Amino acid sequence: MPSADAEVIRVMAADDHPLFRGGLAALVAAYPDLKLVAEAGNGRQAVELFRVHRPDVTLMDLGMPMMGGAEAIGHIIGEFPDARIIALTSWDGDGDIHRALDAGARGYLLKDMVSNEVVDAIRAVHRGGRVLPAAVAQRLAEFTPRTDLTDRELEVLTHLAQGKSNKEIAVAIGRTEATVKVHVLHILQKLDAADRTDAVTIGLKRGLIHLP
Amino acid sequence: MPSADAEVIRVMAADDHPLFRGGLAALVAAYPDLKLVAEAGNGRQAVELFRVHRPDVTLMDLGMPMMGGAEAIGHIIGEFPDARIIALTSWDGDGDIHRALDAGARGYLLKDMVSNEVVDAIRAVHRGGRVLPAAVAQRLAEFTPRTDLTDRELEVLTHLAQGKSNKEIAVAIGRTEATVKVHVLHILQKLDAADRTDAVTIGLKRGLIHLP
DNA sequence: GGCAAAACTAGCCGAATGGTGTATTGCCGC
DNA sequence: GCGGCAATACACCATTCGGCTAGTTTTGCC
Repeated sequence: MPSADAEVIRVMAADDHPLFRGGLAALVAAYPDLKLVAEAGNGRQAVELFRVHRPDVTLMDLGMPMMGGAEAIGHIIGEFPDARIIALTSWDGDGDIHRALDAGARGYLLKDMVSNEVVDAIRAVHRGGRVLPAAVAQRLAEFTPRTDLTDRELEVLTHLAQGKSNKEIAVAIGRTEATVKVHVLHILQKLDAADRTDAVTIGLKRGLIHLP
Repeated sequence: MPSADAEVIRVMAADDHPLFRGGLAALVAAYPDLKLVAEAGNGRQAVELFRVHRPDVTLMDLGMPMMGGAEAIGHIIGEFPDARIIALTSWDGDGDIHRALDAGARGYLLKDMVSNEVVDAIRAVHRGGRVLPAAVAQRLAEFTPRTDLTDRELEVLTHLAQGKSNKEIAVAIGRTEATVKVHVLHILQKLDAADRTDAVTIGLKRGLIHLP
């Protein structure tokens, strides 16, 4: 593994927006200790290209088509536990951050950050550190203690977002309407929502669910 | 106006993501007939910089802080009716496209487009043309005939998105609950929504409203 | 001025929703 | 084993919501 202690950090960028990848490419090109070795347009491609290129640091956008960024991180970490991946996204709530970090991301950057911060993060993660900028940590702190919905509740929430009634949800998940009502009630309590509509918008704001 | 028939197209980029602006800058720099003369990080700044630099073509992201892209377009067109502006955003529904085009945008590009299409669009708009790529037009066609909510209905929909009950909305807008119920009913019918929750997610998907 | 659309008000009804209580089953950690 | 939690299920209640009809006022446009 000649790149382990080399002076050049080999970087991969995964984002579904070509122009944004271009921005990253231009950024990386401006620093002699960084080198962009691969670009992926979706999660599946990111996994494949990681196998081929084994980049030192990967910048991974969440919310890509085909395979989400968090899922792709999980796949890569599963194969290469030492992979150093930085999740990079606009603020879509604490849910996405938790998913990315739980999947094994070593850092989390927001897209509205300036070039300097991104480069520093790449170098820090390459040295083995973890990166969670103050701006992210602060926003993350707004949602402590972390409220986790169970898988079932998350499933019900996605159905809620589609405007289904309790009865329709019951049919969809093969359970009684009474059971669905309990799940909905728990969702409202956990998210501190006034009603089901509020629960859906809160879930969207916090990145627990996403619009199809 | 010496730039009217000049060979170099002076471009301004407005986007709240520095990295994305970097991508546009790198793109523009790669073509000798294009020159980036200004970068704005929000709508207000875009208006101010337009006054100073009078770019030939402006690439305007929607959904920026401080002042939205559509609003900024309206301001600029109000002062400079001949301004050539291309709205540039990820797909947030037909509502955003209509708002941008109604405000005076000459084109609408999606952020997942490749460099070539962006450059072609800049040149086409500079020549006085309008740009609406097939991919956009096709998605736009899914929502024909265009369904417009009245201002009042839009206002009610934003309150719905906050999880308010009809009674609370009535207090908020200073009307009777009975009136609110009628508005809600009209919203459901126009958006073909099953219930208020469905109406909110449809409104979000179509860009009629946005999460705060 | 006149017309049409939008906005507003009102009352009614059945269905859905939010909330509470109780209870059973299975799983995990201590 | 025991407690705790998730998931399931049922019963009951008051409130809200969706849907409808019918009417008046306001607004904008020709």
